[in-house]
Amino acid sequence: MSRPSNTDERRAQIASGLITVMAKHGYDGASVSAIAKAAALTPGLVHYHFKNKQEILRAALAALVARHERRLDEQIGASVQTPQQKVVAFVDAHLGLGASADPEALACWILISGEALRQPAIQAEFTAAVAALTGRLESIIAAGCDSWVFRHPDPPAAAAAIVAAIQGYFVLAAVSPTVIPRGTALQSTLQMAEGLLGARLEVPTTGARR
Amino acid sequence: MSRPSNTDERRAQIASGLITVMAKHGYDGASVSAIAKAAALTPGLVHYHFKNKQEILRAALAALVARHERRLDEQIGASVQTPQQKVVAFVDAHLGLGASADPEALACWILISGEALRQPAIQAEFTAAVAALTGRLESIIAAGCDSWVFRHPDPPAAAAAIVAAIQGYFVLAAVSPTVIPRGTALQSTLQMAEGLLGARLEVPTTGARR
Amino acid sequence: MSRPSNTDERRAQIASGLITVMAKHGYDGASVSAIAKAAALTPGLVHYHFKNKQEILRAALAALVARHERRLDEQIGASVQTPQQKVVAFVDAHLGLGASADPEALACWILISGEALRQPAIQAEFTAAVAALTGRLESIIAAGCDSWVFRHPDPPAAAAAIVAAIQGYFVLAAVSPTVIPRGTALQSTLQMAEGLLGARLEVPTTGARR
Amino acid sequence: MSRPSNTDERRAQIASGLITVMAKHGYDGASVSAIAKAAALTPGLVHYHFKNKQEILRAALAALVARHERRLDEQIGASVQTPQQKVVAFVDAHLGLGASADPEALACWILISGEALRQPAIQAEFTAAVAALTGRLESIIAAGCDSWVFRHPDPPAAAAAIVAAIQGYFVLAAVSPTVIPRGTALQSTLQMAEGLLGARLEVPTTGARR
DNA sequence: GATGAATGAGGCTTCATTCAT
DNA sequence: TATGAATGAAGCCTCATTCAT
Repeated sequence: MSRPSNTDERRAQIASGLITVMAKHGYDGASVSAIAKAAALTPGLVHYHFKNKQEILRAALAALVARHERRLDEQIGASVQTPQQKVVAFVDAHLGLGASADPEALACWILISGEALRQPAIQAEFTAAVAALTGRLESIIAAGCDSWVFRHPDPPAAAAAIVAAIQGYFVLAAVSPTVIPRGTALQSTLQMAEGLLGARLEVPTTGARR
Repeated sequence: MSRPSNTDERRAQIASGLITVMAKHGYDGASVSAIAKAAALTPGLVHYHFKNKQEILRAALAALVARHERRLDEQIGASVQTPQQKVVAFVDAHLGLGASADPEALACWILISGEALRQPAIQAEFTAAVAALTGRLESIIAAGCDSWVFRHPDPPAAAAAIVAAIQGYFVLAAVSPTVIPRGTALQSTLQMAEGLLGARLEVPTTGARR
Repeated sequence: MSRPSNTDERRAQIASGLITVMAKHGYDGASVSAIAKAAALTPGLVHYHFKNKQEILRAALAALVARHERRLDEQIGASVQTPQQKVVAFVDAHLGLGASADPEALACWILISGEALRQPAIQAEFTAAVAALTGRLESIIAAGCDSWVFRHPDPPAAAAAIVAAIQGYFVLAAVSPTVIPRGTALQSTLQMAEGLLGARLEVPTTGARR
Repeated sequence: MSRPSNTDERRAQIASGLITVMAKHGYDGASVSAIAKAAALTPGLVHYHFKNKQEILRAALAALVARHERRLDEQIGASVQTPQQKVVAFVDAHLGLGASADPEALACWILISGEALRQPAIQAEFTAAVAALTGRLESIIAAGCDSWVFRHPDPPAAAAAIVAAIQGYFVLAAVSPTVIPRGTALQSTLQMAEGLLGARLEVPTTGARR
């Protein structure tokens, strides 16, 4: 008797529209009507599916995070690996070649960090995402310490440091790529991780690196 | 007979007003009249001194950068130091205790990186500022390599890596401070730098560190 | 094979929903979806049962009036009474204690008078309702004049005057209750009616009065 | 050096525009742009002078009240009069011929009473205005009682009753004029006042009465 | 230099109503 | 009957910018 709900698709569509527009014009610059147009919908419908613009941003953030987590699962979780290999895989997943494949997502991530400064709801979700990432890396490091492969008294701190380096490279890569000598991000970050963890970390040789 | 020009003061006043408002409301959220109010001026006067809002942002960025450069000069340039000490001083100037003294500037720095994504003029100045920072660090590192204190084949890459780590810590500290174990930013960054440069870098013992 | 029509219930439900929402948010403030929610229905269904929002208002007004007429029938029509008693019963039915039992209806009555100012259809029904009330009172007064209990050359005018006083008390009671000394509305209105009709009108002693 | 402020005129202009539009379309129906047009201004300017629409309503109410108070001052306050004459003047000022001179104000008064039901700020000002009116009448009545011209144990209640009758006539006159026999409002109200106050009140003979 | 009125565009959001299912 | 998606118009309000004084 009733229509089948297509809300989930629509919400994803709209969140995706926001990401597209926001990457180019910023969050405030992403007008609801532009988002609607990017999603091939009418502005009224956007507010039928979302209470307000911030809710779209939250959905978009959630989508970005989910996509990223999925990607990490694929690259790290699956195969049997040594802690070293896992750390390398973690860093590679962020700074390796494939990472630059989605400049929209990268720009949005940076812009979202800015929005998080003043929208508590966004801050909470951004922080949760970062904490999840850091936690994942921390587990790897802690396991490495347990098996005497790594040596660090404070795995949370070490994980945070590597995540910070990655985040910093994200910003520089997106905003000021010229200051990063081509192809050094992954390599340099692994060198820094070596300094933290006291172990050799080999750059994977799968292909070209930036 | 004409009164002495106070344009420079006024411009500084206005740029400072933007920084104050922007830190709390973002760039788009910083209306010209809010900026004017923060500067104890009227909206009309703002446009007398600045052609448009972007010009205020540029002035604000320039002011932030100038202030930062001055700070670095004081902490690094002055005394005679070893390359190790200079690197430590550089990192300390960014992540040591005093760094958290100006959360407004920190927030604006992050927000400006977002604006730089879509305003070429801002991107250029942001990049110039980062390049200046990186260049300064690169000089130190190159000198250290020359004197066989450091070992790194690519000083620009090493400098960029440390700057990236600092930038990442900035973002995390401002947005998600809970993911950084208290007082580990400086220490961890120096450990990472050791991994890059192959030299011991002692944390200064001047006081509490974050 | 067709299911039994529940249109009448639904319409009553919806009209009742309008009354609830309108009392709190006004007519324009009563969105169709809010009405639907108050009636535990969906917005689409509302327009299945009513052509448009104004029709709901008409139905609500009719319901209010019908309910009121029924109430008057019970309190006046039934028992054998003198004209004086009937007048007292009429006023008591409006300004006695029980009258304040339904603040929603009171608020809607006032709001509807406002809508009547610009919606001819509403004005017509509002006027018809007032005319019915006035007519009922006029009959009582005319009967009293015929039996030499009352003395007034113009029963319609006298009836209108009493109805006006009641209407005015409605507004004040709903909007500015503090200007009416507690418990004086009924008493004062009867005193005024005495002035009009030249007869003693005793306040009923059934209980507390406002 | 600075422009002379014309804010007061502009605000009055805008409030007046609201009254014009609101009388015809109701408060919600009075869009800011319609108000602006009625005031021969642009919508943006309306919000330059008023924080929001409610503030315009408050200003309009204040203007209506002030105008009315001024009118009463002229008709009652000035000349030396007996209490009876003053009561008659008070009622006459409201229900005499001249009263119908401003149907816009009358409609707005009724609409404002509706808005007062849900806008506390409006309720407060509406109530204050009614209280001022009632207070003025109460003083007259109390003086009459002191000089043994009137007899009523509760002047505030008596004043409220007369004000209620006037308010009720306002509503009926504006919404359902057909239920009021032509020219009986003033006369009937005075008769009712006689019932309250126990004194003869002569209708003024200045001209035609409604 | 400085003020504050004025403009016009545009943004977010709400909503009555329609319609496919 | 009933649902809920969809539309398009409009409303309130904000704002960068301009301009007369």
